[in-house]
Amino acid sequence: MSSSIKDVALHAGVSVGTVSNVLNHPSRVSSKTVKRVQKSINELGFVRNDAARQLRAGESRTIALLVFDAANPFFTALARGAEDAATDEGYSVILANTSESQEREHSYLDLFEEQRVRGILISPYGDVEERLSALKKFGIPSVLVDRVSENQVFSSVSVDDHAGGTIAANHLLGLGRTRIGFVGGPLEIPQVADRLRGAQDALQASPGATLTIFETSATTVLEGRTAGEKIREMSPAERPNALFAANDLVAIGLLQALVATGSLRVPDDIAIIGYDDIDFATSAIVPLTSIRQPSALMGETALKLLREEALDPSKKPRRVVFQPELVIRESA
Amino acid sequence: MSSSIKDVALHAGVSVGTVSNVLNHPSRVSSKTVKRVQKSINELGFVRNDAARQLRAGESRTIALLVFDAANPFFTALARGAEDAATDEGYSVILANTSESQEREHSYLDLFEEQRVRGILISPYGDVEERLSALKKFGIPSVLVDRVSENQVFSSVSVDDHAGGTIAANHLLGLGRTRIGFVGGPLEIPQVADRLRGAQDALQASPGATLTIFETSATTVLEGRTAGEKIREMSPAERPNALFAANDLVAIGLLQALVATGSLRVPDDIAIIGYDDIDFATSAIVPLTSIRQPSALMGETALKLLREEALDPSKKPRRVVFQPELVIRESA
DNA sequence: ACCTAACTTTGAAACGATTCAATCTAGAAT
DNA sequence: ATTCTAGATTGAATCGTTTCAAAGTTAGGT
Repeated sequence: MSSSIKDVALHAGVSVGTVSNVLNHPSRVSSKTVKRVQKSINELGFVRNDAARQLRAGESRTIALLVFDAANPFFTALARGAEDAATDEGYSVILANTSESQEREHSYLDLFEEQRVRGILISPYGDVEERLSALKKFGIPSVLVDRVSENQVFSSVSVDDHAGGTIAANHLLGLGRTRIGFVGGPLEIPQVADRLRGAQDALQASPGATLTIFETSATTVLEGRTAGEKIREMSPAERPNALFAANDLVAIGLLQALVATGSLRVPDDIAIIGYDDIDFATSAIVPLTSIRQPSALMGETALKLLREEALDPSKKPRRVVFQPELVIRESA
Repeated sequence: MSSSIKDVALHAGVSVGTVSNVLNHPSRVSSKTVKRVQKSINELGFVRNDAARQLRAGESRTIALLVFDAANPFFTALARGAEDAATDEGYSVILANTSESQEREHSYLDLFEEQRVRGILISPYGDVEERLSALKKFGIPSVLVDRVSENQVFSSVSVDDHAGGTIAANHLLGLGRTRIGFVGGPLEIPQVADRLRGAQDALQASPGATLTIFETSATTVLEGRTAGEKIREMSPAERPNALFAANDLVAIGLLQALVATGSLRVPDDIAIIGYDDIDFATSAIVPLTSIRQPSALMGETALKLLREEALDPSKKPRRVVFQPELVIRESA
């Protein structure tokens, strides 16, 4: 059904070694022979069998990207960054989605191990550091994405959420707002906690300003709206005149509760700043000011770190932390 | 670094054939031996080399899913359906995102060909039917997703958009609305055109009702909002009292223009129905009534069709068309 | 004790590529 | 004409599995 290198060799009247050289080291072969072999390859419709190549070569050219929520725009952007970088390096990226299932996370890691992928980019869902350590010993390096390694065993790419919180708070303070509310939660989520702490630290420097926390049970549109309804009912004197949402989804919920009813104007009565700068932020009722994470760049960087480790397994893990960026639109 | 079946055989004191049988046909091996071999496998941390297995077995157990926009919730849901079905069948699904690049679409197809994947699920972006035909001849079947095969060469899974349009229009008519507007475009997109035609056909049966088309240049939130602003300015007598949006994003834009300003009430003054039932529909300002496409089921079905073709390459291509479903919330 | 049938186990061959030492050019230098 | 050299070509060995015919083992029936 599919022809092998042997068939090509026969057809072109050369040895299999020569065909292989045409494929992998064309410079070693005379240009006359290269042409002849190429012709045979085309005529026979030969396609290199990756399994055989990998078996002999001992290493694959594919990198796996494992995320727990492929629907999250942040991850798709990140994936794209990684893919672009991989293409440049001659690697291919395959994506797998664990759909927030620990079981599936493990079974994909099994698959990748059997496939001897060149490396793994993972935004972990369950507790996998141990498993990843085993993989590393086995010769498959991984890089953590959007999460730092607890024991510094793995390289990681993340964003400085503390700085992001500070930037957001400072922007609101810069607009002259002094009664600031933080909306988001649960506060156990590292990302949320860091953003809050960053904001608190910024407030320290502004004596007159206060920060109130409105904790939610999740960072969703719905929770944001619920919080917003509560805020709407507060007396004008007590009510914050600026809100910092833990992410854009929450911010959109806030907008719905505050603006949709026409009771308050954003940003005039109350300024709102989000986090993540998802695509939808631009087209919110009031275009959302937000803190952008360099998702594509993160993917690109993660891939580079992975390549470093793949080339030199003894390399010390590196931790790259990106700085978030303020994107000003209309809501604040 | 990684141990082979040979090492396991040596360690367990059996032949390589026996180890292989333990792995693939445990029933052929005495339970005593199975246990002993299993123990050696664990102690040595043996992991089957998929490349070698595939080389010898001649077939892989992975299926590729190629989409042009992994960020689209519709595709991620579909992917999940396919993954679930694949897991049941003992296959693994790997996802690749072409990011709306024809070049990348081709290079992924090349990769999958080299990897000899068992089959390909593809929602085509460029013109790939020819390439897919070649792959089929080569032994790799594909199934088209959300698009039907022009020349009936491939199996496909899609949704009856015409029926969806009819359902939407009938629902609005059932609410007693007679001045209906269709918002979406461009009308060249097959999906949009079919939905509109479905609505028109439904209107035929209701003599008193009229349908006005508000064509947009894309099915985005922004375009929806622009259209909504125009509609808002119309005189009450002329203005539609119900809108059918080509998809949920457009519907959300309409909501923003009509509700956010407080000028009109939805659904009291004007009913709105969307299409796709994306996750965000539930948490729109006014929870959106929509037409649901069975995305997960589509993925599942596509996988089943693919398996059929993989087992019997001479099988006639099948075309499965799903019926969409009305999801009633508050907007209509 | 012997034969048979059923069950276990063995080990060499095969899958298709890459590698590399060995052999073979062809042309330059002597 | 002979030697040398760099480049081109060869082909056997190898990667780690699976397969399958052949050989080995066991237990039951006579």
